[in-house]
Amino acid sequence: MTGTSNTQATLKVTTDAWEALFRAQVAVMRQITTMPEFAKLSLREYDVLFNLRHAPENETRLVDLNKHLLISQPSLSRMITRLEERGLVSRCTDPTDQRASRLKLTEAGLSMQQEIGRAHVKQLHLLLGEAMSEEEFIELQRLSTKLHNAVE
Amino acid sequence: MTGTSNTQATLKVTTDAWEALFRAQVAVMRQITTMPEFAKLSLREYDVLFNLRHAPENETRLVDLNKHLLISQPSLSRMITRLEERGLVSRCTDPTDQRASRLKLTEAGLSMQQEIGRAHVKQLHLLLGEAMSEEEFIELQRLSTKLHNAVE
DNA sequence: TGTTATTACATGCATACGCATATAAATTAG
DNA sequence: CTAATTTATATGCGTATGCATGTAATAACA
Repeated sequence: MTGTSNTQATLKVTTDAWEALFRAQVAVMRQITTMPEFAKLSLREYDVLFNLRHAPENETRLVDLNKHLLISQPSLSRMITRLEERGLVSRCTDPTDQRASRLKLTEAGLSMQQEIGRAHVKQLHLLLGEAMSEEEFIELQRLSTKLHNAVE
Repeated sequence: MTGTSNTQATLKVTTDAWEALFRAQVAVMRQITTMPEFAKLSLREYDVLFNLRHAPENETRLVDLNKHLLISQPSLSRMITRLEERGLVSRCTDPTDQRASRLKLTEAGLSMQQEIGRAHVKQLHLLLGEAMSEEEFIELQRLSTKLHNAVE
């Protein structure tokens, strides 16, 4: 059909899908960041709390957390200092590796994440709930996850 | 089936799809930004050139360009100043509205965008080409676009 | 075991960012 | 037609960011 016989999707199809996904992400994020809840915490800070929330026992090493974010390691290090000062995250040396910092959501941090998370979800639902059918959302999730797994 | 009878997808399905899309975007972007091509231009700067490239006659007003980005208007204004100094973008007052700036890709800006864009596409294909079938990529693009249109 | 390499995190420094606000042009109201 | 309002962009200022590098602990090697 395409003239090539390997198993790769064509350049164009791959790129078009990525650009569409990227543009959708920007558009939705633009809407979400207008929410009053994000006055309390920047998007990047929320993302840190979100990732900690989904780590086993709400705890990770700094370097592992960093792998899920777009910011640099030094930026994350300083952001954690600020979140620590605000009582949202605690930092302690890993007993099994004296180099490493173990980060953990505090009670306050957990509450904050849940509060913003709920508002976030509500807003998303309002914004997107009628955009597509239930089946389409499920398919979008499946394909996004597949893409994600491919690059990890 | 769900107990509700409206046309909205459930909270969970909507949110799960969004989170999967968001995480996929972060993961792919993390890979892309390691490319040597992004030493020349930050991701945000590339995004500006990309958007100008896709505007009619490679030209837009600052405020319209800003609508497609996550950065603030003042940040964009200063970024354009820097891109102008590097000869990649030109800025002139809109003759039909003396308040507005019309931005345009220069020849150098166009070349730069194309050069990085090509490397970008190549890397994406390498990274994602085998992740999914052609049909799945097309479906991912369709669903992402649908989501995008819903929030615009 | 002593030496080198690697890994984890922090810090100095220049720059980019966002918020609040200023300026100036266009639009609307009276 | 003037005054008030809105829209488009720019600027001051404090803060966050990234890059290069420093420090210290672990791992690899000879």
